[in-house]
Amino acid sequence: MTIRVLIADDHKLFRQGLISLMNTRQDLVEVVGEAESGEEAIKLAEQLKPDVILMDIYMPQGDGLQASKVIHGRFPEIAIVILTSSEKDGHLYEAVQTGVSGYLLKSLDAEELFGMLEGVTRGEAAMTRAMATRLLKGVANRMVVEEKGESSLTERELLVLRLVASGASNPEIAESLSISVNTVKSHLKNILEKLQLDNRTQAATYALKRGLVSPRDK
Amino acid sequence: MTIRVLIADDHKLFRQGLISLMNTRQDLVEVVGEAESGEEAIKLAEQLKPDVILMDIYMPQGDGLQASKVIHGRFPEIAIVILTSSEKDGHLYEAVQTGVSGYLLKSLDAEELFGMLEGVTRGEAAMTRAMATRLLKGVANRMVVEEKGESSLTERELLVLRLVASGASNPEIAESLSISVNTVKSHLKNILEKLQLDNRTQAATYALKRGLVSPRDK
DNA sequence: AGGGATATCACCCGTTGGAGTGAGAAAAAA
DNA sequence: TTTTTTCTCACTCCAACGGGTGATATCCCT
Repeated sequence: MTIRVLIADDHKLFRQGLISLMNTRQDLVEVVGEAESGEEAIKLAEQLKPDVILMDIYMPQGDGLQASKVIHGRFPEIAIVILTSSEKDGHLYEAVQTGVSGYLLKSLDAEELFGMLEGVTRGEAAMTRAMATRLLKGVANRMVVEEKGESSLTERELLVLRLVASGASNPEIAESLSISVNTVKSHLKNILEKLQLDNRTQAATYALKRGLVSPRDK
Repeated sequence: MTIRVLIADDHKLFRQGLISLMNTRQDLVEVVGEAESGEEAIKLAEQLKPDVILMDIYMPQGDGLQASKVIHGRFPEIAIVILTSSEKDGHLYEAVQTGVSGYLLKSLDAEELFGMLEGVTRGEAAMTRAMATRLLKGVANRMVVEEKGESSLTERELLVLRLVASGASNPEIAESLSISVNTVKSHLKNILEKLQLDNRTQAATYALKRGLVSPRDK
């Protein structure tokens, strides 16, 4: 019985490369479809019912995480493995929460990929050690966060976060709060650490999505 | 007849300074109240019905622009003058759209401020030449934008904007779109110019507020 | 009295961001 | 067929950002 795989990635070349790679192990896997966007991935997942979906994050028309959430909600039996390119992207936590079965880097070796695919169909999680380590740290952090109730951000940090979300730079925030830029950076550093984010832009969208800030409509 | 002024600024010292300044011209102006937040400003505007509100932008609990919108909606007879500190902040366009009567810098001279206040009560706009110039350029730009239908952003720019809103860095965007970092910067520069924004964080919140991106809930 | 969390700030350092300028190629519109 | 728009990229330059480390003072809690 071969593993039926759906590939979702907007890079045609990457898809083709993967397919030819898969074809070298036709005893093990079979590529049953390709999607160029998140939306297409959802559609094909429904039509093809693959065993595994290899999903990129950045895609036009519905990114991979959103698509993963939808697919996992409707077809929990389909294993979704995120295949991303950047080593340090802050989507790991978001991804595991959407119910994906794995989170791998494109720098992965072909043999490792096959091994992961086998494991995934047996219900194991697909993840490199480095990712797992990051995840554990993150989870530990989150637990601290949650048991503290709400966001665990201090008042001061919330103030800084709101200003970040308003598009203010660190010097502007410093002036607004009458503190030094160093202190602003210190607060922001703690915010990013607590929320497991990579940069101020993610912090801003985080704040908006959670209504920590007044989304001045329009 | 003196001009009744409400001061809304979270910096107590600044408020007090302004008040003592105002008291030197009791023949002209009278400070009838102080607010430390946007919410308080709305409340006091209703209670006191001042002639003019001097409003800061960055404030905890409801920023000045939001408060301005509410107040202008309910009491259009009250003139609102934004008093901000940073020379180059991208809220100018947002501010004028909320119906404020003026947009001044805190670096303003006291005599100029009094002059502006007199003008405002006569229905004139309060604005420095520099601000007016920036505004005109912006309006000209906006008109180009609007007659082009929708956002005037090109496809490529929209793609970049979505990635920016997802919290991706320029190198990450470059890799995702298979173009150079220089090109990403070029696109982003054009985006910021077209939308009259200052930085990528503002671009991200812009995208979120307008639903250009899938706000992955949560 | 001691421990932990908070808020403040300094210094270093490498990377990123954004402004400015210029320019070429291809596609679309005039 | 010109002209304009779009997309691409290079190069410089400086400010801003973010990581890391460490320090001090305050306050709260036990």
